[in-house]
Amino acid sequence: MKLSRRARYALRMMVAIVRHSNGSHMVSLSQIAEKTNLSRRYMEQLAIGLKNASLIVGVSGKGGGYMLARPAEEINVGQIVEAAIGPINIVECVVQPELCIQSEECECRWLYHRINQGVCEVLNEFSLAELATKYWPRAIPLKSSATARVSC
Amino acid sequence: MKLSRRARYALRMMVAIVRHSNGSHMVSLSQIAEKTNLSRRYMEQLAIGLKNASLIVGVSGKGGGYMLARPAEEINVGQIVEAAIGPINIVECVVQPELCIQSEECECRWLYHRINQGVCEVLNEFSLAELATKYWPRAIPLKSSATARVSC
DNA sequence: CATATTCCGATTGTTATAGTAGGAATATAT
DNA sequence: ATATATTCCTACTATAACAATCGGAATATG
Repeated sequence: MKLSRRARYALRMMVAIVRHSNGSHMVSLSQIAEKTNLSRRYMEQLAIGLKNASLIVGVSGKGGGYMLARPAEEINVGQIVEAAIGPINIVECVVQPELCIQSEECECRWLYHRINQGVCEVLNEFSLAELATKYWPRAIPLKSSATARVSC
Repeated sequence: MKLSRRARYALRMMVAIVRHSNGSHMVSLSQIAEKTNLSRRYMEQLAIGLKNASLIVGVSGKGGGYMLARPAEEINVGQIVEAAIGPINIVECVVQPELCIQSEECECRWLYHRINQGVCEVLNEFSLAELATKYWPRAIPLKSSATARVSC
């Protein structure tokens, strides 16, 4: 029940794009890589997904880069996550019940459907604009970097 | 963003226990295995987790088996899922912010926290009793078994 | 004492994901 | 023109999480 790194990186990238391209100028992945500590090569893959989902616009060539396809207020978190990892389905049978091995009646499917709905609702509750401005400083201070293995 | 098979099997198992032990008699995993088409050996592992979470009571020896530790109305889906796969945390930093590689301020953590909360709320919304009685027949009829790869 | 069960740990196999890499296509600036 | 900086596309490899198997100990009953 994890939100994949791919999805989290996509969110971080989008936040970086918003913050960097004040309004409308292009930001290259090299620039974003510096700010976010993410590998440029890996971000390229994510960027393609985000572009195919029409969340960002890419321009090749020198001086090129990416910018939002529409205002950050009109992009919500769910769209970013789905662009990164595909449609939200916590169990395959939510989307494709015909795949299920079980007998005609499955006692749990309605529950999975409901959970899935809940996840989608939360994701669509927030816009990229909110994500880019809000902060939630960690309560607990940093410990030694040896224990820090997770990147959010 | 998947609900692991482990969690789903635990739910199926619990439903089977409720339906089979009308009230208070023991049900063995062999019996449940027949009804659910799950491997007995695999269910043993799940049962131990459910037992440690005080959701079921186990009795060894001939004639032994499992039964609910309390009425199905007082067990909710979230408890079963957590017994199976551990605490719900869609990103590690939700529970252990000190693990995070990122700088002191993480723009997304509040969002992850909120999503996590949403998932927990949905899970705790339903009881095992509801799960055991409700049905949601699939709208789409079964196709050839060749395509059926997923067990819910 | 035979049998049916829970209970425990170790191991193996499988799959999804993370991450790397090469290089083509595109456009700009000098 | 040519060098350069970028997006864009595809394939491959490594790793970690998870599913599933297995052997056998402990426990209790008839």
